[in-house]
Amino acid sequence: MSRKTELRRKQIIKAAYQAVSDKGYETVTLQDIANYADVSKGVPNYYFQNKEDVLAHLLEEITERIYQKEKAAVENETSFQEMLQAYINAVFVNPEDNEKFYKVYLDFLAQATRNERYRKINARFYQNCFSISQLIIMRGESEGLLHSMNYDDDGKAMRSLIDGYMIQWLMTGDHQKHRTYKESCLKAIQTYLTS
Amino acid sequence: MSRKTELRRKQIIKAAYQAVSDKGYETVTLQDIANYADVSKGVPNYYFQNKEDVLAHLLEEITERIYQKEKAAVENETSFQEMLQAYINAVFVNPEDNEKFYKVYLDFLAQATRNERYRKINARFYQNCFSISQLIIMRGESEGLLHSMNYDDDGKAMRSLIDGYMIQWLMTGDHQKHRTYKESCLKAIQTYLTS
Amino acid sequence: MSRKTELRRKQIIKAAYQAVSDKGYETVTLQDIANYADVSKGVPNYYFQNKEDVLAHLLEEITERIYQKEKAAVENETSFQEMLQAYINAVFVNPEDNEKFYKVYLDFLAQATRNERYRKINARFYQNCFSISQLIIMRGESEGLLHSMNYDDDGKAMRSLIDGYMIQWLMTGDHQKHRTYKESCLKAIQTYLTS
Amino acid sequence: MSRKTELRRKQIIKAAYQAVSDKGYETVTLQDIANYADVSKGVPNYYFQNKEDVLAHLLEEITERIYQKEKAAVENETSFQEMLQAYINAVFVNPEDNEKFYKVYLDFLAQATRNERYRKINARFYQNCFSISQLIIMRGESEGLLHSMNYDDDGKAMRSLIDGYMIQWLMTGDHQKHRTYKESCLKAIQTYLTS
DNA sequence: CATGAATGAGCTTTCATTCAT
DNA sequence: TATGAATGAAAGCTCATTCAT
Repeated sequence: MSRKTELRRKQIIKAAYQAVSDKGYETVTLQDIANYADVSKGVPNYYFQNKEDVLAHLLEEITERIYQKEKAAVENETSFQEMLQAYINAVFVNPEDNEKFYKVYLDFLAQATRNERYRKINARFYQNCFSISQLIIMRGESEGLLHSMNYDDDGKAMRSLIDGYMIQWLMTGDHQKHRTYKESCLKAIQTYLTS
Repeated sequence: MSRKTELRRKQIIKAAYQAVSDKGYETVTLQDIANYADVSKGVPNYYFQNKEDVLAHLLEEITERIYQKEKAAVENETSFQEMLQAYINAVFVNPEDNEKFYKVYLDFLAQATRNERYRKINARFYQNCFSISQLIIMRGESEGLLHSMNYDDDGKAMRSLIDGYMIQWLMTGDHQKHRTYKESCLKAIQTYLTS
Repeated sequence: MSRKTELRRKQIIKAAYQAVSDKGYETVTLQDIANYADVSKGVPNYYFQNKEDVLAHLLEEITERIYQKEKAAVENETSFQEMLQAYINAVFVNPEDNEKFYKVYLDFLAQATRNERYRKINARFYQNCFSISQLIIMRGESEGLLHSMNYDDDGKAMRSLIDGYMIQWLMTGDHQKHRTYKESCLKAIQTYLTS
Repeated sequence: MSRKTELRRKQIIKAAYQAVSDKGYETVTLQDIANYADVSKGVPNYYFQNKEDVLAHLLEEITERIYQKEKAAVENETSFQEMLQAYINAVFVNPEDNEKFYKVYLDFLAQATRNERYRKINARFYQNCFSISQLIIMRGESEGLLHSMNYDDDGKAMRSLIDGYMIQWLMTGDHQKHRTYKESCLKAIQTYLTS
């Protein structure tokens, strides 16, 4: 794939991200995506097989990017508490970005129940998230602050608390409450881990 | 509304439940719903204002029914442990029903980010779920097994763990794993509450 | 046809008149007509063959009634001037009634271009109108005020001036202008006849 | 708008003209229009906002074209009699064209009673027609053949006679009678003007 | 007689996709 | 490469008509 092609695809995926966030997975049209990307109607179909292909690449892109960011944030810290805080900071980054991401991510989760391709992409994302959790938990253990029975279970629990709190926050539709849900989520994870 | 009308509406909503579960919120057509209900194309439109109206009633119906079942299950028990177990039993009732419900529920959550009506229905559902959690927690407190700092926070955490585990299970696409996720979820809640 | 049937049909036609005036010939539904008549949806179909049959009877009814009224008004007078004035008074009776009638009548004229049945009903109406014109003109001749070359031509001209002015007035959408158009129409007819 | 787009729109409007004339304003479908234009179903919606938009452009187009033709015909003549005759020739051009135009025009008049947009287009058409009448009348005055009290009133009367005779002719459904109605109309206008 | 539930044809409109330019 | 005109499938919705009650 040429450099130019690469760029075009990125441009379209970025536009698709904004478009899906604004209009919703099923409601968004290729025309919308083209408009957001400031290209003509035919371009998305030229650089991707079809609409679903654009959206699958979007899901891959955003889950991978989120993972890289969170991983980097956590790896930058040394103590358990700092790592956990850094993780939560990276997850609950700010109301605007979180709303954008979780609107789209929820759309994809809903689709994934009936779409193998999306389910696979999400499975990889889950694995990546679990690996971050494990990093934090292992550090907590080495500091003697906690004792995990099962990294996998704890990863699932942490993922549940993060997704669950984020969805509940999203449903309030209130950006002001972002800080509160973030703090509650952190506290819940701490409570769970250091029991 | 006459008794017969009532029945017809129930029938259509039931058909819509199966149809949405099979095809997805946006993909399902009124024709699908009519087919599943074994009635003609015009009937859903006769008994409801439009497609969205059918689906909003579906969301109301399923969230209310789930709540009533879970509440009844919990109220039937006396000890904290039994109540919690009964709750989890009612939530993780069996792979088939859980898949059906959560496929549809996830669809609605995804829609709710852009639809006030759905968001309101979901807010009521959340409140109802929180009230069940509170019932269980208060019993745990009276038994001296735990000490809640904040019923609201604990309700959110329990909801997060339940939704989170259920979504993760759904994403495996594996009915066999239902039992494992159920047990993990129960353990996570216990860990969280009795810390 | 029984007395009751007769009444029901009148009731439906009256409702249809109002309904068509409000909604338009093609836009009006049998449900509308039933609503206006305060009967159930099935009634119009019970008393008439189908929708077109209702509307054809409506056209017959309103053209016949208008003719009878105008004829009576003219026959009540003795001089040419009084007869003409009475005719115009009966035609331009008031803004509300004229709007109602001409909205519906225009709808039927438009339909009549493609509907033999309506065209026939309108042909009878024209004949009736011409007979009124003839009555007036003959009186004018016997008073020595005018000299018709051809009753038929003059009838057509009078009909043209009445329909034309009425349509132009209707297009203004202004009830205030009713009086002006009425006077202009009268003057135009006088000018035409007494040339 | 590109030249090609312009042409396509003209093509669709022309097809719509024939289609409406054949089937009627409300009865005609976008499919009909597409068929008459020998394009696919989606094309009319591609070039116009919706069905009403197509039809409004049609009304604008045909009223403007008729006006331009009539104006040109009148301006080509020098004497009052010639101008009037040219006008009537341009109005009563031939049975086929007149039937086509007046079928459609009557449809629009009927719609206009409930549609502001159409009413405005027709109001402009009326103004244009009045301006032609004025041209003729002023010439008649300068030749000393007649004396108008009020250009506006005379314009309305001429319009009434033209529309009225045309409608009456249309209702006969008889192309043979076209010549007779044309002559009668001309005579009626002459009688009216030179009284 | 009267009701209104039910049917299904038929409409407008949207939009992914194709393809000539 | 890029465009956007064109296609036509498929959707939601309306409503005349039928008919069991």
